[in-house]
Amino acid sequence: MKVSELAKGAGVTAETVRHYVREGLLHPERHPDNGYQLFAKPDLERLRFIQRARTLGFGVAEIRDILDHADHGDSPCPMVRDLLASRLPQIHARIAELQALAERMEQALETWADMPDGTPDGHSLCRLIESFPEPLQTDEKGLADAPSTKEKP
Amino acid sequence: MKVSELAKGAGVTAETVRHYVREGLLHPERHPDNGYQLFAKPDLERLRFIQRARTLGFGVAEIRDILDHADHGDSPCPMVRDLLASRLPQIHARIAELQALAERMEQALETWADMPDGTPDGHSLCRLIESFPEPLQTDEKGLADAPSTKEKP
DNA sequence: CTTGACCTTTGTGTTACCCAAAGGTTTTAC
DNA sequence: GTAAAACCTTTGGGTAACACAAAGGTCAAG
Repeated sequence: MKVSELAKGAGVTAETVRHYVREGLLHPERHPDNGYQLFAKPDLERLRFIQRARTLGFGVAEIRDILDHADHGDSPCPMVRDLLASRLPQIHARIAELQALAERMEQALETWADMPDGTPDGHSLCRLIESFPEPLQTDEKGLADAPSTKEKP
Repeated sequence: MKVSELAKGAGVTAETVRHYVREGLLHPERHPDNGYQLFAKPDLERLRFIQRARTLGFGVAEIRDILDHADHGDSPCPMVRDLLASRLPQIHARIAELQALAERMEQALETWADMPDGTPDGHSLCRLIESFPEPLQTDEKGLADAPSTKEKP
């Protein structure tokens, strides 16, 4: 199989496959004549394994570790249990953050429903935003969210 | 005020202030002798404004637009309403994704509670993960989550 | 034999910062 | 008075998981 054939087999893009190769999750052979990457059936299973691990929240580097252990005959299962168990509370924390964000946004829209816009006057930049409480001095790392306006053209 | 003084005043790091300057959210003067950045009282208000906007989920580029409008005497409030309203459903979608992820993780841990680890044997890499359903062929963009193991030393 | 489809590598962009290096400046201490 | 501490500057690299464009080689079909 060539790159895009493998990709189609698992429902991912060819770019994703190349990315995994670059990151050392897949180790294709090379066609001696043209340098094309050649994948075998086990690679398709492997890619599907990667997809399952991704949906469980594992990062690419972690999956590489898991695969490396398996390739050396070591059971990666204990690692897998630990990683999952330690990441779960972080996911819950992230959900709580986002819910708090959503509540702030909803409350803002509600509060603003009957507020006039107002023009910047040197004291006020945007009364809507300024009507909001200042963030408390916490040392938490802020929400690393992506305001993505990118769509599929 | 110098950079770190302004930063302390708003409870952020000096690096963050420099970042906002680079991105055009703050426009400090320069001390003619040594080239240091000089901020005035309005800049502190401005920085606090930025913080409020960040806790409402606005991105840095968006806040720059908001501030630019205000600096030109245009009320950014309509833009602010629109941005918030259009982003809110995305946040809810993200929360739903993460909740689904958390459920998969919890179900995995539960299912695995009484499964043996097993050694990789050429058919199986990690029975735990393989015991999971394959991700359906959706064209959704995957969870862009960060498996961050970075702590504060 | 030419087009078009697919392959290669390399480099850039995304988000909001953090951190290190190298070097100038100001403040503090002795 | 001066040396060290503390702070300033710019530049460049790192973070996660790909997407995308460019430049050029390869291959199957008409």
